[in-house]
Amino acid sequence: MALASDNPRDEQRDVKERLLARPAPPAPKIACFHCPARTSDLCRGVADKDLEELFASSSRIRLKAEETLILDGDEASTVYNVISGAMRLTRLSGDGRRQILGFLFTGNYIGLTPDTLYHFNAEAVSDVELCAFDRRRLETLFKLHPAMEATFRAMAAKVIDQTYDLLFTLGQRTAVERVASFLLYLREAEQCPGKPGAPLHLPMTRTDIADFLGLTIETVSRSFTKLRTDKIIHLVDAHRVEVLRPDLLLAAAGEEAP
Amino acid sequence: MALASDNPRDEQRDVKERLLARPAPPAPKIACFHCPARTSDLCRGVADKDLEELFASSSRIRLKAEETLILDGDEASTVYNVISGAMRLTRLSGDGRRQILGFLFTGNYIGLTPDTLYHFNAEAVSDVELCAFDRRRLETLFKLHPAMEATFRAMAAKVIDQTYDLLFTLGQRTAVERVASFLLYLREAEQCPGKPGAPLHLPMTRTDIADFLGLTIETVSRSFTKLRTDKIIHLVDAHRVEVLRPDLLLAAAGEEAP
DNA sequence: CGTAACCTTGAACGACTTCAACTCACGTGG
DNA sequence: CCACGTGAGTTGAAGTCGTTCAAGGTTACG
Repeated sequence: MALASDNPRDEQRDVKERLLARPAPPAPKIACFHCPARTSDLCRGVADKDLEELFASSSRIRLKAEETLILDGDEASTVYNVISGAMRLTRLSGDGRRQILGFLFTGNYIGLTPDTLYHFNAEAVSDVELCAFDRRRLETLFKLHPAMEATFRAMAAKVIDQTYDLLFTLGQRTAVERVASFLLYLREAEQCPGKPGAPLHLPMTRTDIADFLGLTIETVSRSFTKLRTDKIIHLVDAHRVEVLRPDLLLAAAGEEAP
Repeated sequence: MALASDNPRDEQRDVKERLLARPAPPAPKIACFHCPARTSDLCRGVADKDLEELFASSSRIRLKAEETLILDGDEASTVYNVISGAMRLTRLSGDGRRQILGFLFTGNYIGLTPDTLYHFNAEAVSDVELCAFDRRRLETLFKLHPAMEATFRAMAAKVIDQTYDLLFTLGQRTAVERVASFLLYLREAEQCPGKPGAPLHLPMTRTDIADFLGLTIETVSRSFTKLRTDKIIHLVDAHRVEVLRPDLLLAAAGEEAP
């Protein structure tokens, strides 16, 4: 990886500036109509007739895998909606430890915090396409569209609920339970729950999963193996998991009696 | 403890109904003026002249230690502000495991969730005095008082920040680090940071601390002992801790190099 | 004064980590 | 085209930290 600057913060900011400066790519008049995130989260509450307004206040940006979008302490002036790919929210300590606070997929949003600053980093797990909104304009939009406001509340509630779930997982569950919980979390968080038989896609590395669950990569790997030898999942490869027995997975997560 | 019903949920709800039904105790015309929570969190944004309005929409309630205020799944129709005492927010699993999501002290609020339901339990750690607001009325008040809205945002941001801190603690820190972090958390969360030399009051039991930090009570106790033998704290008794060396406590929490 | 609840301490155990070796997929360049 | 190097993932063996089990101590209250 070529380093243009010896200050990682500056370097990352350069990436961000460059991406934000780039005008929206040549897109259909109103891209929102065909946006994969049209029916989810941020935009769901907007009526078709208001899409133009929403589109006008947005701009598309792209990130390559591992690029940084937000640094802890940045001013929270922009709200992002994930159109495709996966992002991660992280918090770091001085001595290099990292906790992943959550993953974000198509339709999830980043940055609608009540604070004026972000208190986490946001990085791309895979190549990512985002829709960026000016926060003030978006909040004005909320006031104009009660349905959007309601949708936002539901989204925020879901985020809080997921965060509490993760707290419970980190505080109370064993390694295998954590990994099982993680797979259930992914099943819910990843967009298409349409295909029940389709294997689950894990865009993140074992290191990401470990830093999310408060484990080491070795323990994560061993837990996957345990679930595999128990015939609860099938590991197509390291990034594709087929859930063979959802009921047993639930039990393995400590959610129910087997 | 006398059981009026064999269903704990009903029993607890009875407590709640009774307390909510009780009219505000004989108080000065506008109790808010002398409320210990006047200058913190929910009410800080209200100008003196608007206090009457705020007071009119509120009612005082009291809880004894260990009484339940909110059950997971209850309708989120009321917002509470802690006037005195300590509360805890918890999440339970079917098999009896418990994670404490946070503690609440004077000036902290409970229940301003974006959802229509609560997704946690709220219980009194000590005897507690609360101020109850109808949520809809409070939200209307927010719209009328921009300063209140701003204050609410700051409060919500603090809660999220603390929750992320706890996530990091549970995922990344060792036992002693967790307990040290807990003491730092208490120092910040408990109202009066005015007296730097005064011992910290821990109203909760070791079991509460353990369920907050994802440890057992034995490990919590051993960690306190470790901090004591290292001359970082002085254990006046089980519920009073004097921080002798704030710098070393910070280092013990893994926040900085010693 | 006795009981019970809470806290502390000790010893043995077990779960997860650490350290290390090995496999596999992929990409690069000889 | 294959050798080589690299990075990610898996697996094994040893070690460590926190848990479990057990006992003793302290405090509060009837």
